[in-house]
Amino acid sequence: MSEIDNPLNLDSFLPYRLSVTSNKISGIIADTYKDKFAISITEWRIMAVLGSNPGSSADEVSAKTQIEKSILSRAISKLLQRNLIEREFDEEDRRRSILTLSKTGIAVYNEIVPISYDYEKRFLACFSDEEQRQFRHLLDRLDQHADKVD
Amino acid sequence: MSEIDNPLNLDSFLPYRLSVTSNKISGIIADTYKDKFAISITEWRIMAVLGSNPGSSADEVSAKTQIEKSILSRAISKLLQRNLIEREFDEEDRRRSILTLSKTGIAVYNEIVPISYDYEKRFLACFSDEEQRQFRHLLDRLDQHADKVD
DNA sequence: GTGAATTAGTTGTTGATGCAACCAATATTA
DNA sequence: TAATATTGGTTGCATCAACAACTAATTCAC
Repeated sequence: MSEIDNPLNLDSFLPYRLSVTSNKISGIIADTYKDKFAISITEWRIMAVLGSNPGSSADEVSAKTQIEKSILSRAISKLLQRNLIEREFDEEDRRRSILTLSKTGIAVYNEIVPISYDYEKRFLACFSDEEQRQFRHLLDRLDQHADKVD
Repeated sequence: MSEIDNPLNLDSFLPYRLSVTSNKISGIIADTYKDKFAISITEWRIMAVLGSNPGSSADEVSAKTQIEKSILSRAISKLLQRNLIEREFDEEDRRRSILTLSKTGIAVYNEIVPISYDYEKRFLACFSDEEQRQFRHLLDRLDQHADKVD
């Protein structure tokens, strides 16, 4: 007959748990970015990369953030329209864009950074310092290892 | 002048790292479900819940999986069309649906479960048993705590 | 019991996502 | 140097997710 062989327990299935927790946390932060700055997580990630790596090309941002290039292209258009970033093109290689935060972008960046760190701190408040280290360490290992699976 | 005050390091920003790793893992699994069974992660999660909780209503599935009810409604339609699940309505309360895996659904379920567990095992292969326990424990704590933030 | 409120589920709409096709600039090869 | 391949970026299109408005069944308040 058609019987279930071996049930799957979603509640303890790690990929699922990771996804639910990650989405919960990202969702809370995304709501704040959206409410206060009318900016999406994707847009913020681009700005965050440009904050520490001014002059990056779209491709470099894509490599750093894992944002797919078409999504990136559209997000960059939006950020340009809103004057949060500026774009030039490399004289040596005129395909390559050179992206930087604009003056307004830097101002917004300076507002968002402390809010982000504050969220991180609040989320991690459930851990001791040692547990935080452990969690980060394990997550790093998992992340690196995941690239080798399948 | 417009200077960056305090840069944000995305690479060590936990919500970001969690999201990247989680998406990486979910993406790999999603590709397999899609290629082999033409089923999305959302659809699979519904089937997974019905596997261990036959007779659940859409609302109960939504509560268990965090899937928003409109998305759930459309996913259920698809699963019905493909004869992977069956639906009746409660005689006592005719709004309430009663969802179960169909015979075909059970067969597919029985195929997917071992594949899922195998993926979980492969992802977790970078951890010792003790580290696995730790990671699960910390993730559980973080998840519960996240509900209290903001 | 009638009307308001709640609950279960569906549908409309809008915006985000992801793949593939595409264009233009540069690099490679013959 | 002409033909081809590669690279950086954009656009088209099909799909998916999220929110709000809606319908129908049930419950609550009076």
